[in-house]
Amino acid sequence: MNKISTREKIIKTADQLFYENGFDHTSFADVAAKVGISRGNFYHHFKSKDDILKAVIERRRKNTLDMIDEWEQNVGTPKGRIKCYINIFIKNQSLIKDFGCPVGTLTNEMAKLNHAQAKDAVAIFMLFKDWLVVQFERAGCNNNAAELSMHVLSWSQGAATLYNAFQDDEFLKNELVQINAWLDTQIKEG
Amino acid sequence: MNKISTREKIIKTADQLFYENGFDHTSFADVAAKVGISRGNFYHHFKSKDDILKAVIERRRKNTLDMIDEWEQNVGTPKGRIKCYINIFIKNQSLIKDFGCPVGTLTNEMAKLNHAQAKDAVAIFMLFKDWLVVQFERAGCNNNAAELSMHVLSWSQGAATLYNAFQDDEFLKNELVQINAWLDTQIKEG
DNA sequence: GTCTATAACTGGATAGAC
DNA sequence: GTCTATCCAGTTATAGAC
Repeated sequence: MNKISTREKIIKTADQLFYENGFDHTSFADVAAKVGISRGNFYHHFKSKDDILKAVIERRRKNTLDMIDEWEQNVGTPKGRIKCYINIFIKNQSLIKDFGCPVGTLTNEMAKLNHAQAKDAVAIFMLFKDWLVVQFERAGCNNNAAELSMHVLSWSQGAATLYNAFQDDEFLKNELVQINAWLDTQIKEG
Repeated sequence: MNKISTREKIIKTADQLFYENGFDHTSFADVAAKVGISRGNFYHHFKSKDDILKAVIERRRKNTLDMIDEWEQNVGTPKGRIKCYINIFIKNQSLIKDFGCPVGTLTNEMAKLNHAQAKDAVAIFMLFKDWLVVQFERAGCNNNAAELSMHVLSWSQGAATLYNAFQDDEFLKNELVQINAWLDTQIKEG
């Protein structure tokens, strides 16, 4: 019986609430109510709110690494793997429509709060970036792999922000078509 | 003597603090302290925090319209005016580095807070979008003016988000060069 | 010993009366 | 402009249940 521990439940719930309502705006009471435990009980599992944030970021980091790993194992070409990244925005479409990109919105909130863990949040972005660079290099784009990677990140981030603002399904669909088309001009084979 | 009224001072200060620290995280006391008035005095000018937000969004709306108006009057070609929009990101570079784009970050915060004024915040985005469509149409891009406009917004938004996260001056500089170069391929004259 | 619930403390928030 | 009421956040202390 692989029962999910209370600690894991707290992290998972906090992850969701931080994403949907913002870190600052999410209270212990909110998380506790959703998990179904008392507020005071929290401190048996976490020393402070920042401690939960740390665990949430670590969880997201791990999930990102697992996802990247899965692409590496199951998708044969660098271009195909980059398209997997782009497809996240389709897979998570309804969440992005309501709350934006979890990575970009957290890094910005950390920046505005001048939070000590801002850099840890940015590290998730960095995971994607470094991985994308490797893909572009494998695809033969050795001169400008970094620029191309940042462009993919930048474009998809902007699409997420505008989709969240305008709520226009056609727009997102079209943007992703455009990104894929652009990718085809950058990488011929695959 | 065109003395700035207390009300105007409150709005201006709230505008800045909402941008730099986030709307939710900014308290009455923060604004009051920065303006130099007592908290009680606040209620003479604003009934509630949402009331200030309303005034702040209206201020931003007006500032945006004024800026667009100025471009219309002083810049001769549609392409030149679109480049004025792109140049905002250079002009406000250091602020964007620290806090992101004021429009995109506010709309996202409103979305996460499920705030009643979310649509008013999005309206600022809409001002830029509608105006960009007119510019692209004037430049002869009648078939895809809407798509091109959204692409400019999307790309610049993404660049702002990543610049805020990575703090990489070279990246922002390069992205803006790329956007301008792309614009030159879309609009020949001007 | 591990987990949980209850209660209480402290500070800061909105709100409003005077 | 001061002063107070009320509420809710994060946190801590304590004591009980498994």
